[in-house]
Amino acid sequence: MECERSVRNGRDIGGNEMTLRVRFAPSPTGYLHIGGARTALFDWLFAKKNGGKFILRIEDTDTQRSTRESEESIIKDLKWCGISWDEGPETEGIFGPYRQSERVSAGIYEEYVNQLLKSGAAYYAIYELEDAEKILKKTTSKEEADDYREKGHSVTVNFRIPNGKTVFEDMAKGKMEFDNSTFDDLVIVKSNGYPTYNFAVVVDDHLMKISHVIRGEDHLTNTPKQIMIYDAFGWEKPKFMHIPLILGPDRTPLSKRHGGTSVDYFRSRGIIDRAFVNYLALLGWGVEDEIFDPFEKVESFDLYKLSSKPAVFDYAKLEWINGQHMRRMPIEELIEKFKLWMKDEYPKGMNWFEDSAYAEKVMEICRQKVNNLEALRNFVEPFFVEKPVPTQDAQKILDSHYAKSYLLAASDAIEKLDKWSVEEVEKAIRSVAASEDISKKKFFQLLRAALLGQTVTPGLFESIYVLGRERTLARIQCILNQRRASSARE
RNA sequence: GCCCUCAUCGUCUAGCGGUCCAGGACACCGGCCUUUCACGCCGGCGGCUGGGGUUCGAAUCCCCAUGAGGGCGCCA
Repeated sequence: MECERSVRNGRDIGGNEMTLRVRFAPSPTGYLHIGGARTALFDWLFAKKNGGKFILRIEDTDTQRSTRESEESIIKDLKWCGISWDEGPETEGIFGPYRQSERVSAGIYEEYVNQLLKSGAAYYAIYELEDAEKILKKTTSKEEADDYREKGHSVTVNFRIPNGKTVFEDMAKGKMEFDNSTFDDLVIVKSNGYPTYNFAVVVDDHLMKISHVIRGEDHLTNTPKQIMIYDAFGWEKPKFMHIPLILGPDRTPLSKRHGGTSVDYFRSRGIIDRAFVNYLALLGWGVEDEIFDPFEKVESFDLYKLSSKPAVFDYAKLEWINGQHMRRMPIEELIEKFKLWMKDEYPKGMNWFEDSAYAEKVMEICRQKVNNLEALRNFVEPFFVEKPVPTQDAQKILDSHYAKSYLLAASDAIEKLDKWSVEEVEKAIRSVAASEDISKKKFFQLLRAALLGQTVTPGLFESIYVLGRERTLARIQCILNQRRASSARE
């Protein structure tokens, strides 16, 4: 592929050294959406693979909807994904500022607007007083426009769509051809003086020396408009690539109806960052081994292999991938991720990890059976609390007439054990079950309820082993005492 | 309405004219393991949107239809 070759060479047509520059340009009007995160990921991977730079630019020219909180949350989510930028807010760089609102204040767009006005590529559109939708007059005279403005008319600067066709090569779709007559003149400066999206992207991408614009397919038909602006200036154009959108299970655009759509939603539900980007990368990308860390696969990453059809977001598969990561990653790393998550979602459990050796053992046996941090927390919790609060099912078992004698027997066997290992615990517990008049299943469930307050737990013998003799005995004793207390009251 | 894009199992995909009566993964179903729930292992179900061409030969190339997605803002 032509464009790929020139990228690999890292030279422009004239043979000069050039750096590949890719940008992600979110507008801070909400949370970082899965689709945005995926685009950012691909932008990042593409830049890094080709030894280029990844730039973050905040497109906040919508003064009504842009908020600083939104920008901050987008930045936070991007960082959580593991995506960092070479230039952008916070890091800055020589092409800054990287917030369009600041570029407006700096007067960056003005001279370019004037240039188009002067060349006749753009004109002032003056609207009727009664109907601000209806153009009263077009003019290129600044004085005239100002006059009307003073009289209360709203005035915009519009770009005149030239005759002919606009053609460009999309890196994914190939040759794209648009008949210019299908477009209306477009507003490039709003009546409040702010540039519009289609205009601001062009001057910023040009000024920031962006070489590749890789973005969602929703921008495909914006591209010819932008190209016309590039041409009006006589600027060199970046390469364009449009990647398919993400849909919900019913093939409509992924929305809140389908469940969470924000990066933060998945974070808070207990999806691990690496698993999340793993899934995002996988969506539309065919690979041999599906479990990987995209950041470690930069070299083998190939944007050209990306599927060209919109992909349905599959929550179930994300969960599976997450579970795989949880089981495969070093336990210390899982613990780190888990603690980070707990800090936000369950701060009262932060003291669980004081005994780190114990915590590690607990996590090791629990991670085998769950696919997200939330479920892990439920599994792990009874190991750390002083006295687990029994679930309804567990309470029913503890209240049964047979509980006391069998608990006593179990306690007795555990007390007598001289070697503390999973095998020994298992042997002892099994022999009690065999000698007593109770089914294994019932007996094991009773122990689960007594020790962990739940009927669904990690392996029983492992659990007992990890809890340790003291804790095990104490917990059984505690249940026994409770029973005594309640029967005494009756 | 007009313009653009896309089209393989339920979902994500492999396939780029013969090696495909279409391969993998998730989900689903069944079995094994088994103390619960899972994990894990084994097996099964399941697809080339339709119609025309091109060709000795088409999932693969071309046309049309259909369907899906996007766009047509002083939103980005």
